[in-house]
Amino acid sequence: MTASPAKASPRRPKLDATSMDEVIGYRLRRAQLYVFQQFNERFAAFGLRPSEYSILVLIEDNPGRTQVDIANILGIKRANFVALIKALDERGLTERRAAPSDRRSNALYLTEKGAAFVARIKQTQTDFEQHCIDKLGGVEARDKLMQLLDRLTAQDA
Amino acid sequence: MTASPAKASPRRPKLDATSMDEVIGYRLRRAQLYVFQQFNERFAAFGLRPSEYSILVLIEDNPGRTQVDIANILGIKRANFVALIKALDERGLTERRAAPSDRRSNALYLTEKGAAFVARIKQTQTDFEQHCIDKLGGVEARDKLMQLLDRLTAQDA
DNA sequence: TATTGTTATACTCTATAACTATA
DNA sequence: TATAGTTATAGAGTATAACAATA
Repeated sequence: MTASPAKASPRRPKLDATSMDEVIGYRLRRAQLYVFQQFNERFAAFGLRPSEYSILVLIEDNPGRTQVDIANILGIKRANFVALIKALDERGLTERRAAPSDRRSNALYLTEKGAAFVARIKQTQTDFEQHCIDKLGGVEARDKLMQLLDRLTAQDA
Repeated sequence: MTASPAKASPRRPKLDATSMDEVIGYRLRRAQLYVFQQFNERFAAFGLRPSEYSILVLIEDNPGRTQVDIANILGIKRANFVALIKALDERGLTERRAAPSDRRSNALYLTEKGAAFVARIKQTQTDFEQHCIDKLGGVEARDKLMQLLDRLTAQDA
């Protein structure tokens, strides 16, 4: 409830933003910021940012993979990944074990505590995802959105 | 052409990223980053970032509006807007005139040089937008994407 | 030679507090 | 008192270079 029909002379008439509203990239950015903001609100109680959520989930599904493996698939530089995984380690959620096959790399695992934590945050994420699906108009609309995003990010011919 | 059928034992099997690929927010972020990256490549010759493009276009369509007006609609804090508009001023593209009605604020305008510049960058943007539309599969697909993004960012009930 | 993890560093973007001049 | 523009500052996120250990 923000817009009332006749505000007492706001003396600030609405801007014409149609030129930007028609720009796909701009609209994508606004939508992404809005969704991340809602994610952050729901995950504030866990003290978890989107990047940390994705790291934990990927380690759960791919235990024993190296830091570069996880960093690369998320588009994070390995140099910047160090502080992220270190923080998760210090919270007792993840473990870096020396990999026997290649002693340069660290094999990443969830701790017992980490696995229990991931179970909780995945439930919160499932709830949030359902909220987004409802706003979109159902799973078919969600699938359509995913398809369009796929086409947009397909490598150019 | 990246994936060949049988690479010589890459010894780095693909990660399972399905858990993240099903997350709307994650996919939105990847798509937005990809589109912005392409925007940056096309606008590198102009020395123009996305925020600067949007500021110039909004001033063109809304001459005489204040810094807070333009900053607010773009979701930029007025404190951070200062350096942005100052840089555009110093490039001779925009002007900040003291507003006679309210001497606290600056009325923003394009210079003659700025107007000519905007005409050029809008053409580049139109070309890029058409490229995106083609990848999506046509204007109907584009409209569908916009509709879905609208629903996603609609205020919650 | 090339790669992994790491540190250091820099640059952008974003957020807050506080100041001034106006209203 | 509240707002517009401004400065300073701090925090994220991201990018590159370089090093030691290992391949």
